[in-house]
Amino acid sequence: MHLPIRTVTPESESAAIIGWVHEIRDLGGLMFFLIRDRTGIIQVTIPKKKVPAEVLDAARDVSRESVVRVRGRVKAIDKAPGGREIVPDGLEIISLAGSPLPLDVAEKVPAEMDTRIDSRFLDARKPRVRAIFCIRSAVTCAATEFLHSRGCINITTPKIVAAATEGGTELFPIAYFEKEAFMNQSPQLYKQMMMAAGFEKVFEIGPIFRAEEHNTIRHLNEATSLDVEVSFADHNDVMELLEDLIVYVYESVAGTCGDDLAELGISLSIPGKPFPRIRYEEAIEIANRTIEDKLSFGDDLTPAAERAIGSGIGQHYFIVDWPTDIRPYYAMPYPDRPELCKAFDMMHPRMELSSGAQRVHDHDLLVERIRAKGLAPEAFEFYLKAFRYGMPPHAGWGLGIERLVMTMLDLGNIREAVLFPRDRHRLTP
RNA sequence: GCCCAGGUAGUGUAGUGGCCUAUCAUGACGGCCUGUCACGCCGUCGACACGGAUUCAAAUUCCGUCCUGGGCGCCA
Repeated sequence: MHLPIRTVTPESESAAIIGWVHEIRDLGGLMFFLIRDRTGIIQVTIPKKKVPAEVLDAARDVSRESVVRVRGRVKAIDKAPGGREIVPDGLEIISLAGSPLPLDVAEKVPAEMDTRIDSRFLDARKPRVRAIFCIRSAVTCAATEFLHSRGCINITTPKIVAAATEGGTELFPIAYFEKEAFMNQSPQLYKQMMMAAGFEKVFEIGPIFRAEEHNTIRHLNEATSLDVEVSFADHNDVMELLEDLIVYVYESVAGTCGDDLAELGISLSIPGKPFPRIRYEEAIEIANRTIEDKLSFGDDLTPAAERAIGSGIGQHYFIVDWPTDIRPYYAMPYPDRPELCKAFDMMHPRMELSSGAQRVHDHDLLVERIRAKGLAPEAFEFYLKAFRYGMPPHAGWGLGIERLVMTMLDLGNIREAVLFPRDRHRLTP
């Protein structure tokens, strides 16, 4: 039996713990070890003349980052971290760590992202890295709770798909027995088909794959998307759902991840509802006041434009009413002004987090929209079929989990928000 | 894909033609040290990505290769 290190208090009489050797300080007659597990760090103090010989031998042999079991008396002592320390009766090396270490877990010396990812298992021993992933876990957990509470059904859609069905982004081709197949870029078509199934409200948290050769701090080739689709809803309904979700997730993290946030030095401020809605045409106007390369109607927002708008607003916001031409075929055009559509992006001041729309649910209009994008409706037969036998009006969005975590925790690089990032150059570990 | 910047001990760095058998820190090893908490002090160990070129002389300049970071493009 062993105790989580956090639960060992100055009032404890004795304790047995298992953890990694975080630091060793040898003062001569006295040795100090810091032992770390995922709950915290405790000091183990060894007065060399007073401990059993086996303890002394193990203390001399052990290396940093080895796994050790320690049992002994707990002493309340102000000078020790956490106000307590263990004086061991037993010290057992369970797994001796090699030396030198590929990176310094105690972070006396920093390591570059590349070095860190090469030894991600060691990097993730750092309390601040662990904290990021505990918070990410809380984020997806809170999002799942929230969507269940709103009556959404958690679905899983295929990640291996038949063809480059959506146009736009590049797909990763794979061999599927005798057929050509691709890694899916989004669950978009499948979650819409579940509207035709009458599931009414669905969500999925899953991987998406984009074969773009981008090389930035905010793109990954394998990312995690939170996708939602709701029937009998329009774009305004799902924007409200999205901002409710963001606020719920922030509140949940603030309420349950206090120690992790403290580890990261973050004091989380909960976004205020409603998020401002800015029309696309207003957005380019605002951006054009400050950016060099002016935008005109029909241009997508550049990163510089996103930052210019974001820094003025200073909080999460929506950009609504986009030109139909620069949104996907499934975005619903306004009937009275079809050059605009019921699409939106949800933005953090730093970057886009989510995009969504009310969808085209009319079969013939959808075919027309697909053609207008220069795509062949025949390639979409499996999808279009769902629009012929009673497709309800519906709307939805997709939200990048890594970007949500990145912006929530003010991380400098999206790779901080994923354990094993896949980017232009990295396929291992 | 275009552009910019890089690759020096395990890790993070200094060094832009000779002053470099390469700086500092961390680390490892040895020594001293009974209250450290980035412990301190002394000693030792360990590196110029690879290949070619220029030069009396290359970590430093040039060419090529490989690798990396970032900006942009692209990204429904």
